[in-house]
Amino acid sequence: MDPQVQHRVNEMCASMSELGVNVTPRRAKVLETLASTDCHPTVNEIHSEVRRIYPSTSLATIYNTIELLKETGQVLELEFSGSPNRYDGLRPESHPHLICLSCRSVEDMDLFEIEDVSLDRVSHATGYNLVRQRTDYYGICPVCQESDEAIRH
Amino acid sequence: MDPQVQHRVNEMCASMSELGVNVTPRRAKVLETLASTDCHPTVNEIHSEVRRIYPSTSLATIYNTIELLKETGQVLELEFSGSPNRYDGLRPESHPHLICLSCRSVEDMDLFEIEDVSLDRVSHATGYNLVRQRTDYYGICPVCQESDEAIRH
DNA sequence: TTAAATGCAAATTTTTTGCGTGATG
DNA sequence: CATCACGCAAAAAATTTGCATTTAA
Repeated sequence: MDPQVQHRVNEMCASMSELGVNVTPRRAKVLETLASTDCHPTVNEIHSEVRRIYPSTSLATIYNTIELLKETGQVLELEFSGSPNRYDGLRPESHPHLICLSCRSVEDMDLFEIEDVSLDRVSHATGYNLVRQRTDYYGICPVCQESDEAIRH
Repeated sequence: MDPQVQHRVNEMCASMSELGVNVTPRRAKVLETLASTDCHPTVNEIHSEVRRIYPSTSLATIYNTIELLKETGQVLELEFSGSPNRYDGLRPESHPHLICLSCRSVEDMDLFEIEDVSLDRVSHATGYNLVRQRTDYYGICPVCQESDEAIRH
C-alpha cells in the first residue's frame, strides 16, 4: 500500500479506536478505499470496492462506517440532492472542490488561487460557532469541454 | 407589496417570459413567495404559502416552477441530501450562506469579511468553464448557542 | 456469554415522471 | 381546437431504521 494511503488509514483507524469502536476487516476496507482515491467515491462505489474482498458486505455497513468517520471528522461529505453524496477521505478538512456539471466528476482544488478565509474570522464576524465550510465551483471540466467541441464538429 | 420584492418579481417574470412560458397566477405566487423572504424556503414551505391563495395547487407545480427559474438563473438552489433543498430567489447570484447545524436555518452572509474570488479567475487557473459557486459555513447560530447555554444551566 | 457488528428488508424522505383533465388564447 | 398548465398518483432514488443473526472478545 502506498505510504501516504497507509498513513491516512492509520489516522482513521486511530480515530475510530478513540471512538471506542472496533476496526473490523470490512470497516478497514472502507477506510482503505476512501484513502486510496481522490475521486470522491459514492457509497455505492465504496460498496463495490469492499465487495471485491468481502462479497457479502451490505450497503448498510458502508453507511454505518461512514457515519462513524463523520463523527470523528475523518471524512468530508459532499451532499447532493438527487444524486448520491460524494466522500473525501484523503483530505477530510474543509477545502474547495471543482464539480463538473456534465460528467459529475469532483476534483480537489488546490488553494494557490484562493486566499482561505479562516473559520475563526467568519465566526467572529457573524457570531456563529462555525465548524466547517464548503466551497464548490460548478462548471464544465476541460475533458467535457473537449467532448462538446468534438460533437459540434 | 414591498417595492424591492416587486422588483424581483418583475425580473423573474421577465425571464420566464423570455423563456417563452406563461406566468400563470400560481407561478406568480411562487415567484412572490420566493422574493418575499430571505429565509431560504423549502419546496414544501413554498407549497403551503401558495396554497393559502390557491388551495388546489400541487407540489409538482412548485417543483416545475422552480425548475423554470433555475433554467433562467433566477433562483439559487442549495442542495442537501436527506433534508429538503432550500431556495434563494431574492439573491439568485452565487453568494455565501451561514447554515445552522442545530436549527437548520440558512442565512445570507454579507461579504464584508470575504474577498470574493471571481469565477473568471478560478476558471482561468483550472481550465474549467465555471458558471457558479457555492460557499457555505456550517456551525451553530447565535440563537441556538443561547438555547444550549440555557439547557446547561 | 455478552456486546458489538452485520445482513436483509422494509420504511422514510425527497424529487421526478407519466398521464389525463382542464383552462386559455 | 390546439397547446400549455396542472393535479394526481405512481415511480425512482438515496438514505435510514428495525430486527434477527453472526461474529468475536
